[in-house]
Amino acid sequence: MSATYAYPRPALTVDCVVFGLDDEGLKVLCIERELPPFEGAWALPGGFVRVGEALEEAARRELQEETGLEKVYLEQLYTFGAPDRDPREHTVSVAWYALTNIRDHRVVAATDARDAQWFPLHALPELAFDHGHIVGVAHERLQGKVRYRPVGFELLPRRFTLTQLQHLYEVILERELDKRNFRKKVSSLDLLVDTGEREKNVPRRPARLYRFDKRKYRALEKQGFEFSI
Amino acid sequence: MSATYAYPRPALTVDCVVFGLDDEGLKVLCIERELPPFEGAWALPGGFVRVGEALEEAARRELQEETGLEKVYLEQLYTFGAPDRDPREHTVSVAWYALTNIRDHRVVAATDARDAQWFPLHALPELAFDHGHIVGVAHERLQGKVRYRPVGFELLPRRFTLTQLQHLYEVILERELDKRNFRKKVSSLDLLVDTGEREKNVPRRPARLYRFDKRKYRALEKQGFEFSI
DNA sequence: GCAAAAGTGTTGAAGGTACACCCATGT
DNA sequence: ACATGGGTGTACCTTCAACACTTTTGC
Repeated sequence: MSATYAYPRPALTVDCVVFGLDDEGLKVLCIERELPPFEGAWALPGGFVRVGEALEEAARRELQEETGLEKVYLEQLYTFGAPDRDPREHTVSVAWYALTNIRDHRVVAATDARDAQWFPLHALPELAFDHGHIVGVAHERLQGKVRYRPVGFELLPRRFTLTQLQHLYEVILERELDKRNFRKKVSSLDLLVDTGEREKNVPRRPARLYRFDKRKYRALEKQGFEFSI
Repeated sequence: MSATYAYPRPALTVDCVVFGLDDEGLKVLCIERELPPFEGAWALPGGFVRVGEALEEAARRELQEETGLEKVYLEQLYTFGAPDRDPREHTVSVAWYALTNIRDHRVVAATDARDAQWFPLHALPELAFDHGHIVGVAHERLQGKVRYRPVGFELLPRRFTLTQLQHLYEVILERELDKRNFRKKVSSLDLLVDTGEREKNVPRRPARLYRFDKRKYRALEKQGFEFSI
């Protein structure tokens, strides 16, 4: 299993910043490390890239192995390579960020992880390596992305209310939005489908449930349409 | 110099897409490879990351070694890791893109490169590895970036005319812009300084020369100002 | 004086922002 | 009947898009 190379090379890992959303706000999925270094510390799910394995494949594998998550929206974030970011040896990490719906995907700790838990973005524990920094970069990227790409829907259940959608934007962008203007803007995009259904068992007027029309968006996108909120 | 590891690991390289601009349009700097694989083929400047070396450092070193370029604007693009992108073995490449002014920086081939030349973006030779694909991704990124970050100035000489600036945007965005609207927009940003100088030896009315006020931009940026064209 | 690009304003359309009240439902 | 969030329209302002002619210089 060991390998010898003519020149030494840095180790290569992937790490994932998984964002989730609930009524408390944006959350990040962390694992408790079972092995050194940083044994017992919280960290981002991730691990070594295998030879012959594509980077995205490695990221999905590690996510699955360590947290049980599958089929999430995943996008490459940035590659971090400061020589001292891993105390063992020079390790370069290709970081990814994922968006998922907390309620749909149950999280389970496994392989190399004692535990896996959601933490509020703004109340994260101290993280191993430079993972705290990576989370910051991921949040900035999400703030930028969400304005001109319809990625926010990945954080919501398939059917959602306009108020949920607005809260999503407010939480990510960290500012309040005007309800009427928000709805006007969203409805002008004409990318939401009214499912005809409504919320159930709420102590108020039940809101309409919509779904995002991904198919239609894909078609418009090819014609040069630009989503923007 | 050789090294043995408990588990095999992919090789790690950096590659740079260097954009330049002249009257013919956008150009990309390529080198002719002196060593296999793809000996004699054109490729992006780049090479192996050394242990203990930061990624940006590696990119700048390779640029300097293979093309003589220094002190260019450099930004990480994306990391490419398809297992078959290098015929020798699984090699992951952290790609960067650079912007520079063709006339200021003379290009010289060296280390592992027989030659270094600027090619028009839309008349590139067949490139080694997946470098053709990387150039495409870099161009898309540049098109996006140039709209909301003042990176275009990196492609111009320190003093430039408004017409040069407009052509820059037209060439990158691949569409024509209206002269009056463009000038109104630029002047409303209030980030260009009239140097008081003018073009010399042109067979027409000489245009004013401006420079970009980077200092002012940095200050505005900190206050949440968003550049946009 | 001619060729060539520099430089300059106005108008209409669209989109963004600010703002307040009635409605439907569960308890 | 009351509490709670759901749902809706208008007026103003800013920004964007379309569009043509005069000026300055070198030859």
